[in-house]
Amino acid sequence: MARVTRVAPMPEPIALPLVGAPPPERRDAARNRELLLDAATALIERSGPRGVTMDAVAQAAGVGKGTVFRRFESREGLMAAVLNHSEAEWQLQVMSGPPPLGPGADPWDRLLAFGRTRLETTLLHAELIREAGRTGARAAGAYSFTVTHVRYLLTELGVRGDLPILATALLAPLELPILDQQVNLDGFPVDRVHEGWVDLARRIVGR
Amino acid sequence: MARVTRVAPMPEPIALPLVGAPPPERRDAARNRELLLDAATALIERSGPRGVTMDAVAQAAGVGKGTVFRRFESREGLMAAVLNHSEAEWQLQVMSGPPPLGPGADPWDRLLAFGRTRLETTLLHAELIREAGRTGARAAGAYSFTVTHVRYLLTELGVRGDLPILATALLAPLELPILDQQVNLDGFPVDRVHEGWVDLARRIVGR
DNA sequence: GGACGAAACGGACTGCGGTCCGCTTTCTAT
DNA sequence: ATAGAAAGCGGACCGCAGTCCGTTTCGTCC
Repeated sequence: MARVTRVAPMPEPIALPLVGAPPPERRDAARNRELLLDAATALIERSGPRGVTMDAVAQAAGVGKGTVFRRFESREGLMAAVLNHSEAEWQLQVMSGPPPLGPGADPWDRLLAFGRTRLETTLLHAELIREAGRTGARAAGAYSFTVTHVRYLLTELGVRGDLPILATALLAPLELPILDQQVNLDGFPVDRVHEGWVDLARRIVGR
Repeated sequence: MARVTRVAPMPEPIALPLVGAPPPERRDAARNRELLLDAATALIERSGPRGVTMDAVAQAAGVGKGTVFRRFESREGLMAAVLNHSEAEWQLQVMSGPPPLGPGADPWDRLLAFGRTRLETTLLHAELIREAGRTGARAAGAYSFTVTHVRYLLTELGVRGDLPILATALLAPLELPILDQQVNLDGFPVDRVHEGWVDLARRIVGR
């Protein structure tokens, strides 16, 4: 897989250590993280998140079990890592993809596109989010990203009030537990839930 | 404890079986459920929900472990049962306590009282709700009760739209995961969160 | 290249949630 | 009162998440 004819090898980019940054990962550690993430993703694809054990992931990655826990803290942590990876693309679409989801469109249209896709994404990754528990859905990355984005859109729309709180309120009905209840237990069609959310957005934004 | 002089024993109330109702519990089963619930409550009080094991509950109740699972399905089920018991009094206040929480006050005032007390209750039982997982917070009883009540208040307030969905949207920010994030991770003061909720209610109701 | 300290590794081990099945208690019909 | 069936009971047992610590690997400094 490596190129055979390498005439003038590119100098490796040197990672200048940022002051205050945590020390970089050792090479074996990094390699194992990759191996584990891949193994976990594959196993999850095959048997669903619930059917995957930590032992299985360790074995599939050709690594000891202790290593899995060292890298990911817990089962939830591992699931959260996989989840993050799955949602990275969506986040990219929001930040720099084509409108109306990405930048360039009217903020209201962006908000609607955001809500629609967020709802779909959450439902799509439902099992994984469930397995990732607290660590996942509202962990550092994913959650604060959505709040920040919605807060920004609300600002653009000229909404007055406590925006961090309002943004959270607008996002809350899109969280898995609520959607789960409405769609899977109450049996509401997804479209109806979505229309309800748009109505909510209208009332909050004041249109 | 029992009265010693019992002259004319009260006739036991006879439980006439309602048609279509599930068969009544056997006496030993009922006794054990009570024992287990009491034991669990006591242990939780002492060590917090996270520190309580099923074995410990079984032992404290003087009962086999299998019995615990027979009665409550799972650890989450047991926690949910304890939680329900804890919240029963609050539900009673809502349904038939003094205004403004109970009936008799203006619906808007009732809604505000509902939100405030709901927020407090959720925060108060946070650990238990967490341990009760899916089974607990949004289990049959507690959750649908709140939705029904809020939907009723919204009706009284003349709100138009898809009320079941709107009610859910109004309740979502009062769910533990969201409150947890705001209060314990973001560090927002409870009062601020509460004011945010009132603002949300205002926008939904249209005041 | 060698040597040394730090970080990472691996897998045996522990504790807990949940299941299973042979035995006991309760209920009902006679 | 008794017998038979159904429901309940208990605790040994299993699988999996998470820990611990002796061993190995990595990076660095001479």
